[in-house]
Amino acid sequence: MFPAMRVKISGLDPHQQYYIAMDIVPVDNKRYRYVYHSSKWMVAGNADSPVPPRVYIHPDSPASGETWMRQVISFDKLKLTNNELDDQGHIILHSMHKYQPRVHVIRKDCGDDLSPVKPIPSGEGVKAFSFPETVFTTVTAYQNQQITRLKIDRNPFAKGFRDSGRNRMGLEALVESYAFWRPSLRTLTFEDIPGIPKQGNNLICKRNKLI
Amino acid sequence: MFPAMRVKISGLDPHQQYYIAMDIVPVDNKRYRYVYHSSKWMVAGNADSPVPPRVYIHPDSPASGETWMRQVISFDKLKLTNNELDDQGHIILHSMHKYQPRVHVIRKDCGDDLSPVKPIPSGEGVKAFSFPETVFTTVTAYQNQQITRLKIDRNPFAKGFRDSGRNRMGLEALVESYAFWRPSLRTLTFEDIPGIPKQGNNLICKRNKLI
DNA sequence: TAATTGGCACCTAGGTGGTAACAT
DNA sequence: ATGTTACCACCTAGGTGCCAATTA
Repeated sequence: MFPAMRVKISGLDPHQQYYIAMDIVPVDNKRYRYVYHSSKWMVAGNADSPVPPRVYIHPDSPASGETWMRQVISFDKLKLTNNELDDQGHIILHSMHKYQPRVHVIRKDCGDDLSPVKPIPSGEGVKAFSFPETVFTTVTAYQNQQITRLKIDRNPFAKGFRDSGRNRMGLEALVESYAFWRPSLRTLTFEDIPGIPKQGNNLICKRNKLI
Repeated sequence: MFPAMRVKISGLDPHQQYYIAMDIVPVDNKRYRYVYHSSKWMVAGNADSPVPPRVYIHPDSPASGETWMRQVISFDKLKLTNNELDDQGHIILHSMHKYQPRVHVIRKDCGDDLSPVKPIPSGEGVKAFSFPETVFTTVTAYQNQQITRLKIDRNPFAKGFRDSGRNRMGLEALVESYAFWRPSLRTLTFEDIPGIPKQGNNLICKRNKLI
């Protein structure tokens, strides 16, 4: 998933151990199609049947609150797939659906049975955070030239496809309109429910069998 | 350092947390030179003045005894240098000296002030293990064509220098004579002092400013 | 003379979008 | 007609020995 989700956390007990994890849940019960002439995603029927739920446990887990709060927490190793039989531990999603990533902060004593293939426990000592501006639509091929340009211009691994110099015009405005691309980080505060919903921006993810 | 040190550990308390670390200590107070016609390392004076001691803390630290015992513990990220002013946290050694790597198993409560630039604490809850067959001589350029061949034939990153096919004769015997290259792992048992000294084999390490 | 350094070509390992072929 | 896949060239990032130049 590019760009990767990145967060900062405050309000943890420095000496308490925590797991941090991410899962990705459907935004609604719909399947979408992209209408080129209006540049919009439109409902195209009901969602496909549910897929096995998966959890990405941040590889630094478990770690102390002090450790988590000292660094920017990046989920750049999280992988997506549309293969329901995946055995690589990747998060399984349907293509052409809308999804919401969620960050989970789990006190160690509540997360010792945490597993990539089991739902995240709930209750005291477990908090979930959703940032509405990170909602995205899954695809296997980009539907929109602006998204392709953003991907190419922002991802170091796509440098080989960059337009050298010309055609740069309009990029800044484009970045502005997709909130997730802004360099700012969201900050989670463990004791509060964060994030007054802002205007949702769709972020499109794709990769091969990975969506 | 190639080949990397790899160990298995048994006898830990599965539910206890441990740090695992490595340091590298001088074998003697001598400096060496390689005598080509006799294919031997000879004493060439007294050792250079001591360098700042450094510790490599295994990146999986701290972890439970269960975790440590389940896996082969590899030190393949450990780096050496001959630069006494190094600021990358590498282990500092003199070239043309003999060294002994040591593996340290440190109960978490005894290692919370562990640092790459501080000596390893000693006492109850800390055990050190040395394997005499891993003694090596530091160089900045190989002194011996057999060593060069071993390095090239065994290291995936040196594939570009391999002799395709011919000249393979004699490699197996060469591997045999350098104990450290054998695929076997040494097993540490936490409660025992391991390793009846075997015939020492010199393993030669080099890399640029890294020795 | 012997030891060391820095730049190089050559690898491993893996993350990109493009594109043609394939599937639905 | 649309969505998906497999393979490709092109990158990033970093670990090798080689070799010519430099240093002591």
